[in-house]
Amino acid sequence: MSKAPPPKPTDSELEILHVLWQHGPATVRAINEHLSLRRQAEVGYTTTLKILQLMLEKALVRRDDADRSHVYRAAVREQETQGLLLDKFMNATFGGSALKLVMQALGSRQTSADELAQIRRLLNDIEIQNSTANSDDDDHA
Amino acid sequence: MSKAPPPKPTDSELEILHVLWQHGPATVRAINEHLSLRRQAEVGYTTTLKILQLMLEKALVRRDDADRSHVYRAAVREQETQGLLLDKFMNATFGGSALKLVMQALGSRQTSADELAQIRRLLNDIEIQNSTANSDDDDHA
DNA sequence: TTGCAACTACGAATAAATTCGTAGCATCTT
DNA sequence: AAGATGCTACGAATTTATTCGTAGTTGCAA
Repeated sequence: MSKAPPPKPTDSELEILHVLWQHGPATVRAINEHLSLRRQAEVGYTTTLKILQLMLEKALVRRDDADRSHVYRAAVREQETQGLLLDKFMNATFGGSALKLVMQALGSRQTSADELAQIRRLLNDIEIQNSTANSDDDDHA
Repeated sequence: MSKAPPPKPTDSELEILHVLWQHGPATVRAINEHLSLRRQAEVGYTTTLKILQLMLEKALVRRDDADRSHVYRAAVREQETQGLLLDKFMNATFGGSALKLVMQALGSRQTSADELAQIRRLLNDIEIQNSTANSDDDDHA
């Protein structure tokens, strides 16, 4: 009835998705070169090709094979994918507690004043949203 | 010269560490029972045993084998381990940006007012620390 | 003392992810 | 036209994580 939900990308697949998210659709060769830069070592061309073919089967990417050099592009959104991975990681590592995760991320780490300000703004937005979302129940006048 | 840094635990190993962190030192049998509860299925006793033996080699746990039933306990601290895993995850998924990670964790998720308040408190603490740390430079008057 | 129950050690099967070689085909160059 | 170049497809080797069976030992109970 419904199509399968997008599967969780592996580490290598995620790395390729980063390239695609950042640079847009690209050929295998271009992707392979970006990949070789990201890591400090040359990646075999056919390695990249193979991963892309697997990603195609998983529907993580789509491809345009009109030309001889096929062009691949991401088929999943960055935010959604990150959210998916974050959920899993949060459950495995922090018992599902977003609070613990955030505390750890901010606590034992050097965070700039600018970033802190942005997070503060986000907190404000969330609290506003929470209060207006509840207004139907407790503020209905 | 120096001892090896603590290696990154795998998913199963992390699950066992959670049990040990939460309940303290325990026998294989006890750990195995907790593990079988956490998942919804019975875990083979020797499976748990094997993982613990591997963890011992990796120095993720220590054991007291004075009695016939060996007693295992965590050899790595919860916070440090979480920090290690968080770093890796943050790099792989959010390009190393703590900001993006926190935004994603708080943004597309239901967070209680209480949790938001705790985070706000944490932000305050961090900013205080930052300003006192910098006071030699920019607060010298 | 004989046998059962519980425990450890270890080998091995399975599965998933990663890597790359080779083959085959098409396109360009000379 | 012939050969070099570049591309895709595919099989297979390797590595890592996970799982469990089996063997062997120890201690306790009848």
